[in-house]
Amino acid sequence: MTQENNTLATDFIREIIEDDFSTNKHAGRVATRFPPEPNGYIHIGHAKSVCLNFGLAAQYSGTCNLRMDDTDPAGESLEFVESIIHDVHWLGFDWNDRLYYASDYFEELYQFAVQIIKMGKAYVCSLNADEIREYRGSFTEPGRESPFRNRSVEENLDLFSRMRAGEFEDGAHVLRAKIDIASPNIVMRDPIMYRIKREPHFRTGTNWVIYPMYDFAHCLSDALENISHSICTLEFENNRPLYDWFVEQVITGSRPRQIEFARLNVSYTVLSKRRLIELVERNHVAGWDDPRMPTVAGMRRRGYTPEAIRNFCAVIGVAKNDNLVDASLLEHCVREDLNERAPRAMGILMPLKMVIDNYPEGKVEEFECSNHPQNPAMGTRKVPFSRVLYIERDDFDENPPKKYKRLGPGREVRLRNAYVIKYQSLVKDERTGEITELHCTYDPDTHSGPPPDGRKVEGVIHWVSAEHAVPVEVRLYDRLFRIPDPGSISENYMEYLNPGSLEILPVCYAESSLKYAAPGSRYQFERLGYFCVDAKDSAPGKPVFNRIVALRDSWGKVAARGKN
RNA sequence: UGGGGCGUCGUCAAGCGGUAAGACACAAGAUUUUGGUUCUUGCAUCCGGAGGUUCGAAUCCUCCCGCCCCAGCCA
Repeated sequence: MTQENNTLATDFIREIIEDDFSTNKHAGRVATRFPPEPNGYIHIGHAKSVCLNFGLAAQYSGTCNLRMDDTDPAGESLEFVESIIHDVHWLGFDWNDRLYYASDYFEELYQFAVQIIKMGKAYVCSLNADEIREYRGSFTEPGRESPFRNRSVEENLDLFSRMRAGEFEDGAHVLRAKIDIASPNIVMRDPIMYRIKREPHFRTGTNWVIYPMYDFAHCLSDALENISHSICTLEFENNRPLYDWFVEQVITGSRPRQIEFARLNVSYTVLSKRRLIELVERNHVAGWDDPRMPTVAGMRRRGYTPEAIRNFCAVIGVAKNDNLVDASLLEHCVREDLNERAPRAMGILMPLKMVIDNYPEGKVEEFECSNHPQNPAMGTRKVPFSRVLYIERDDFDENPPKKYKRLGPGREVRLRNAYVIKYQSLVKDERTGEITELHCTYDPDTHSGPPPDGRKVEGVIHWVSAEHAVPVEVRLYDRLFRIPDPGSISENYMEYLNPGSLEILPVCYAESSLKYAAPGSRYQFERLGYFCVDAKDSAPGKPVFNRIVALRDSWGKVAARGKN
């Protein structure tokens, strides 16, 4: 533990922990846990929690467990467990041998329940679901006591063991805590501890037909694991008295403390598990790892790095304010990381053929190009140059707007890493009017410096040698939704999906060095953005590139302004 | 409506009675063989509102307003 860590609380949770150190509350121990339910893939919101919990443990020389909160077999599966394990590891965190499952505590939890029944503080209630809801009252009226509330301990014990034994139909009985049916906090109105549910569990199979509820299982799982600080999101604030109630019944000595923070929201996407499931199941995306998804798997496939995601989680902070973090902040973190680590390369997204009329036919030069202009240690690569090239369609304009620095009639422009060229003529498709070919001449004295005669050449455009280029597919991604806060819309939020969130460009050209680029590797295509070799759909020699994020584009802003 | 929580720049977020950090975004400029990077500069006389306490309040008190969460045998 470093000194700064002891003196620099950066958020209210760290303040609490450091406070606890000063009073020696948990014997100076920090034990946290990340407790996902394995019924979906984890997303950027979970990543915030993962970074918080594991980060706290690392900072204060404590431990963080990974615990599957698998108390409701419906929807839970091994696939999700495996994805969570993979994703948390990928994010850069390790729990050593402390991978736990709430389902491993089922027997202990059952015994705790028996204990609470014996204390006269839990009872088997035989009201049906509708009746329980009615009896619970509402915000304005207190609940009414269940007619089964005063069953004897013996009867409760008998009924509860028969619930476990499978003697009753689903829903016939539940075990309830006897707390306060009139409490102003609805959570405390004799909450349900166990329900009968004949659903096979992916780990315990058919061993159990009763399953503990979250409020009962979660706090006691924390206690069994000796968690000191149980960090969860704000919506569980109402449940904290119940958390404490259960723990007090059965645990003596040091008890875990629940602390709530605000869950993350990011603009132009949704982060609730229910909605992500809908996106997947209704095929609005190609799966949990669709690069447009805010899931860890999606971001990984898109090309985001764990470092970028971790940095984002650090930068957004931890507080209790409802929030909607700008998607541009995430993008900034991704660019910031990739700018340093991604080797540069050239690729053409919208090809336009260009012939250098005065360049000898059949001649090929190989230019030594820097892989990173600010970091020579990243080395160089050879890029072939020849008479016929492809350039970006956007880099030529027959009627250039003001401030346009690219190619146009009568103009000169620098070919990145190569010569200065001058426009000569163009060829159009007579039927469509589309420009099909450009003719230019090059200045042989300009490869490694400005024109010797002192002419100023302002623009620089990228290119690729037609003969040597690798044809590639490129996938462009945009925000999933058209509106900043789709999460706030309760109904028909799918109407706000961005129809242009995926654009596939089947015919693009990458420089030859990229032909066998490793799946998952990331490059900056100069002047365009960062791209990642798709790990699923690429084949050797035939890479598919995902655009991770575009470069900042100050010209795009100027150009857009010009149109208005 | 009963209970719980939250309101500081467009967005996150510091601030803990001594006179509004930082980041993103945005804007302007410099450097540049990426309109990228980097650098410089600007960007809340004001902290949901109104009163009060104090020499002094975003920070303490009172009232008011707004937003979020809770009435699953989900988590």
